[in-house]
Amino acid sequence: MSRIHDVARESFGWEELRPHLAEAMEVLLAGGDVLAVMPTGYGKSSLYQVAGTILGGVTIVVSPLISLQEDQVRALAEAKGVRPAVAINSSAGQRERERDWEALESGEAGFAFLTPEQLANPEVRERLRGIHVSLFAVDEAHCVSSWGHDFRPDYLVLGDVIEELGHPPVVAMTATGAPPVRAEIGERLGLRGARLFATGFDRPNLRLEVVRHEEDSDKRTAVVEQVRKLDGSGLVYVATRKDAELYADELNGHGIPAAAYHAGLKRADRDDVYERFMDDRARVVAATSAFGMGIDKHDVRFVVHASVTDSLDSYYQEAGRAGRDGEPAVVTLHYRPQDFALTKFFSGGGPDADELAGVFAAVAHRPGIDRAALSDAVGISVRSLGRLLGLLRDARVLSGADDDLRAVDLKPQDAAGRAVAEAESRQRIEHSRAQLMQEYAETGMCRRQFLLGYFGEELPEPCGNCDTCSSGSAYRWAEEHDAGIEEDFPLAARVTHETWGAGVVMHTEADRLTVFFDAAGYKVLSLAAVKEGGLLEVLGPAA
DNA sequence: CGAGCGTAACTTACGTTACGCTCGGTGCGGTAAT
Repeated sequence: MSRIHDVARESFGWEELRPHLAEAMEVLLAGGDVLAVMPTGYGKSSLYQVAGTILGGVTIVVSPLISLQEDQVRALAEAKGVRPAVAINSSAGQRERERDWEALESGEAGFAFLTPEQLANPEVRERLRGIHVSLFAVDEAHCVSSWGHDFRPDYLVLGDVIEELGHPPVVAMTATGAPPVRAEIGERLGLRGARLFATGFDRPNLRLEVVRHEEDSDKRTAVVEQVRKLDGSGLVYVATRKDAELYADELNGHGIPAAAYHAGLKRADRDDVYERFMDDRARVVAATSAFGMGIDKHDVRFVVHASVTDSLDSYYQEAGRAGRDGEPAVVTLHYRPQDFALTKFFSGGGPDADELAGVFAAVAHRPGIDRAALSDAVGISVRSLGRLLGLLRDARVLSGADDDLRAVDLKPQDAAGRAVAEAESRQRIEHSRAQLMQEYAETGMCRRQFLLGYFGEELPEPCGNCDTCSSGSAYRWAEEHDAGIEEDFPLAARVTHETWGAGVVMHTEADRLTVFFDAAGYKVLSLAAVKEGGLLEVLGPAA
């Protein structure tokens, strides 16, 4: 323990470590796995920086964005007496890349930042086997859950990589994640008995508001009017690139220095918007979800959503960019019920059963095939293949690493059928996450109680700093629903339902409970109906 | 799934309504064209 504090102070200049950090480092030093759920700016990076320094060898850090990797490499370069870090990604040329590998192999460099895509590359993995990896860190670990399924399927190979490296201590770090997300991170990474260190999610200085609209034009007017009245820096989150441009133009027309931000902009323009936001030349940024990770501006006074997000996890992450300085900030969701159409569209259609069958048949035909050869054999790009392989693996009809794929003994059509069922289950879960976002928007109870409940925290009294508290609805709601603590279905209890299968009690209110079913996602059940109909059977407390 | 656009149809000549089409978010990595 004293060594932890010495390194933290002498190398990184931290006189004191925030609660849980030193304890989490101790777990890592003892060889255990850690899941750290802590807010941005808390000092999560210190976990791998300090533990990695003490452990020696090489610390692998998986990070989703090259720009984040660059920031981290710089931070380590400023530390005293700590071996430098290298970032291995496509932005470096051949020579630089080779030099970085040699630095890792010689022990000159102590940290390697990699994207999941790099870790899916067999050559990279081969080379990693020649290095003593003493710690494996996964930054922004919620990406395993939110991006692994479709957008960046290589997130799903991390578990295999960890095993290949002999399962060094693993630390997964994220600022967000309701309990099902945490469970998925642990599962996907193959964490072993991971210790969970979670700081609270409550941000009392954020005023929570929701405004429902019927007409699109009314919503647009309301968003602009609200922003015009607010002072200080702010974000307007929108669903499409076009809307980002429209809102930025409109606000500029009202004399508010605003800029649009989305992934359709050129790299230089994106950087420019970010810098203008940071030094207050752009007071407001209208952005898609592209404006997110890595933003560390403390005095954001408002985050206004002009549309819903795909889940409350995403919503609270975006909204939580307000008020990091602890001063009052406003967080408002403007929405229309129809807005959910877009999130449903984004959650994607079903996969092609013929493609799945083709992939499966090719693997069955040539056991041990690698992903590149498979791509040639079936005529599907390596990247689309990632998603299909993920589904086939989850349906347990395919196994093995990407350079050694194996199929179970099944007809291709049947194997594809199972994978399709798996995809449908995922889609149900996605829809249920959107559904809970809607429940939040439409609840009469205290918004904060609802939100914290979603993240597995209990707030005993209405918060007094949200719209339902101000209107009195939260207090009426609390009175009407005041029936004490639910004893039959305690929080985190493992339950089973006739049609939805196994699940976990996520949230209990007096007259209803929210259960996350493994295959069907979130369901809100009436307690009376559950009790009268005997709908749920308690299997026992969750692990 | 639904917004927004263009075209066709209807009705009676400019305007309205109906229908069909297209598009919609996150980043990596590698390749091709300057």
